[in-house]
Amino acid sequence: MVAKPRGTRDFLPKEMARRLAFERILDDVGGRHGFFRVQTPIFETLELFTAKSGEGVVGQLYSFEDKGGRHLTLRPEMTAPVMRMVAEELRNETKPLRLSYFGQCYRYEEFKKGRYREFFQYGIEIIGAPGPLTEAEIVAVAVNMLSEAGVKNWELRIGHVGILKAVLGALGLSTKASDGGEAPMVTAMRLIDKRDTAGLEAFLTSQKIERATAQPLFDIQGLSGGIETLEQANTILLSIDGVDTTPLDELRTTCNALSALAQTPTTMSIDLTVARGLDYYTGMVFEIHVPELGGESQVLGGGSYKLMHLFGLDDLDPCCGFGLGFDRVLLALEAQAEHEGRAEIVPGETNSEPSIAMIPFNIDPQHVLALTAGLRKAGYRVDLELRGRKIGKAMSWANSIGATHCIVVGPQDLEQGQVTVKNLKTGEQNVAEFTLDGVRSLIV
RNA sequence: GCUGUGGUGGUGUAGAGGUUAGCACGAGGGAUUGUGGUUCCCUCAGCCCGGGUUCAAUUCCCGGCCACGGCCCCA
Repeated sequence: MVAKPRGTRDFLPKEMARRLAFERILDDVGGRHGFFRVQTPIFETLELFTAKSGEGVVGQLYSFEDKGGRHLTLRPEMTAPVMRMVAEELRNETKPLRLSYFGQCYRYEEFKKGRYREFFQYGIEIIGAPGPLTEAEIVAVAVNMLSEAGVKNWELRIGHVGILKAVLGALGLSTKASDGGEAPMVTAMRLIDKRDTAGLEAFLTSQKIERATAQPLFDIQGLSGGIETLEQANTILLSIDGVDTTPLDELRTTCNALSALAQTPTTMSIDLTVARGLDYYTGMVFEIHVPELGGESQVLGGGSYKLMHLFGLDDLDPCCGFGLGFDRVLLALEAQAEHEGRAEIVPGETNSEPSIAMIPFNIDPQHVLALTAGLRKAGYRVDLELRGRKIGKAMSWANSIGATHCIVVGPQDLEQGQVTVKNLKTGEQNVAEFTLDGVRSLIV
């Protein structure tokens, strides 16, 4: 038998109901924050991603050449495609744009718990309104989405890459690369992100920066805690000559706005060393983790970034957004539901509406089709018995598909112009007139 | 990229160098030709792939594939 490719998954009806319920919640929360869903192709021109993330990403892409020799790839993420779409088709829309998206992404890497070759990402972006208030809006949506989905015990880490950059700049590190290598500031940021203190010290020495001069940098790096951390950082910054405190002020504004826009997160920590890997982040950056997930605990991450310049739209930068790991949030919800003995994993995943099993018994099924169609048009879920089972098996079938009611129409019913309606929950059974209204009177 | 564990019907499992490979759930049918969620009977369906050791391998060994973990990485 041919099996599904490595790193992919099938979603059976029960799991799909859960996923759809989750997607509905995300869309609902996003909608209430003014976001509109968009959709982009599952494959894109390879260059879109190499332009964003460098040639190095190719190794992790499902890239291919089409029959016309075009270099394409399955999308590994959706921010770049959305930016492309804005540049291509939404230039003249009223700004800012509030866009949301959901779909499959593909990365060629070993798959693990919460990490698949085909995975699902939900995300939002605000384009054309840089600043702390936009950043607060973005984080607020993220917080509200997780809250409404019922996720518990998550941790928000929020920072601002501008703060470290200001410190590094004051220390004299350049953002410009010399002799074709990496810019000194980028190198320093990378070492800080990796928490490689020894490497950072060695690097600073190589840049002829004395340990004492660099002390404030290490002080900043060592900070952690809640909102009060911002004031500690402020004190440190003021001890440095010529440092720009604007980023810190912005982050303070963002945090204050956030506290009004969303319920206080379970755990919120200020972490000024969150650099989120790539250098296109320019302002606030944040990550949300759920510790229950173990090694792959991050469920959401984002921040302010500059990418529109890749499409010649510098004036729209920076934008702000986040990507949510759809599969990981579900894993977290499943783990937490099991821990709490909760049956419903995603709110609203189980349908409590009436569901009718229509059983034509020993008659030509043609007789019940109009009634079936009428009930469906009236909004009921109606499952028609298609195998001509005998009555006992038919009841058993109705029961096992989870019907709340069954309608039996046999020869006697036909003669009397009636239908037999049985409530499968209570066992109560009545006859009704063989009409839409007759049936509806018996189905609550 | 490194590394650990495992692979028996559709699912979950038992088992042994030579077995009619057992059990449970499931699905289909019957007991019951107008009543389900209980019971009884029957049927369906399995040792991941390749190589090696052996008289004999589903069982032991090696490789592959697949699955589940832990690091590294992660737009």
